[in-house]
Amino acid sequence: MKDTVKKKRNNLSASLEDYLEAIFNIAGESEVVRSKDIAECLGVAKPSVTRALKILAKKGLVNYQPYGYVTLTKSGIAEAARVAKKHEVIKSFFVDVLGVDARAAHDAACRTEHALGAAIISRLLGFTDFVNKAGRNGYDIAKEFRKFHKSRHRGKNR
Amino acid sequence: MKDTVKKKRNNLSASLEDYLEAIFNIAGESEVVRSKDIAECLGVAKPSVTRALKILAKKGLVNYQPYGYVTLTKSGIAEAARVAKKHEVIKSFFVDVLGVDARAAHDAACRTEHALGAAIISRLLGFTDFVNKAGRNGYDIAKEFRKFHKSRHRGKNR
DNA sequence: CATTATAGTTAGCCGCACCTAACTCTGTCA
DNA sequence: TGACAGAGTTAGGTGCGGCTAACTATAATG
Repeated sequence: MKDTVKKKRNNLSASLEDYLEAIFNIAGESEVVRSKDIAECLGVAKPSVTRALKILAKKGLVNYQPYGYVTLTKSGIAEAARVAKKHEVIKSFFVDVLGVDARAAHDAACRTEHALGAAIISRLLGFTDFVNKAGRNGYDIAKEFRKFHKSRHRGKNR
Repeated sequence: MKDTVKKKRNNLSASLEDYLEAIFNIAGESEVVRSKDIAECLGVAKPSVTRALKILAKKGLVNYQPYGYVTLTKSGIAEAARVAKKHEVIKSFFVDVLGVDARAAHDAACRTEHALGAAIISRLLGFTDFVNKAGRNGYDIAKEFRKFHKSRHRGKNR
């Protein structure tokens, strides 16, 4: 059985995943990660960040000590990358396949990334790749869909 | 500007949307809707249902009086149908396009349906229709994707 | 080196959404 | 018709994840 070799699940809440992802993103841009940056990035007050950091530290995902900079642990990086990847996969699908504008796609991805498991994400990634690849083989699925969608909208309004 | 004619938003939490959807689904099967049915359907305890019903009643979405059967108001039906439709659109996409099995698709749809707005849902519905239609025009996108996905998986494991 | 602005923390409150325990109502059946 | 099972409610507790107010630590500046 698969369950006999079940991996230790971190079981993060959506909110904690958001904090982890924010730290990951900031770290990729700004050399150091400050509590304040996280708060701004997520639009929450500073005490919320402090509490989240303590919890993430207890779970071994961030290196945290009071008044210090924040860094991700090895497993924190892995976990954050996993979440960020989901975000990216979902957003790409919305943009490249559905033709949603980048801003709306980003927002929707933020809300959706915590709800989809690895299996569906893998298929979604595969599908987006497939669509992009198919475009290079003559039949451009995304382009054809855009036509389809537009004509359907016209039909609706008249 | 669009905002000048902004509609009154009900602004239901994900949880309340779940209650509403459950009532809608039960009503479509069982003549009368009992508090207990809702509790079983959602896997929550009965007091949770009582509280949710009071809130939904205050919002004018259900007709509720203590110890009575539950019915949806007109706007409750509209709102519930909207949520149920989202669920259906998402699930269909997972099943018909991505080839996910029905059970997993249902579960994922439950978690995703509160996160996607009308615009993306509309595009997703359109896309699923497009894929289904394209199958009848010679190039079966879903089928081709399944091949693509399988071969990619083979490549991964060896 | 003292001052002061700013970053970070602590303490404590609130709302949401779940729960259990215990009570009340209702409909059935002997 | 009265007792009882089961449905529904009330009361009150919990955890999460926000918040503000007030305190403390750090770092920059004269």
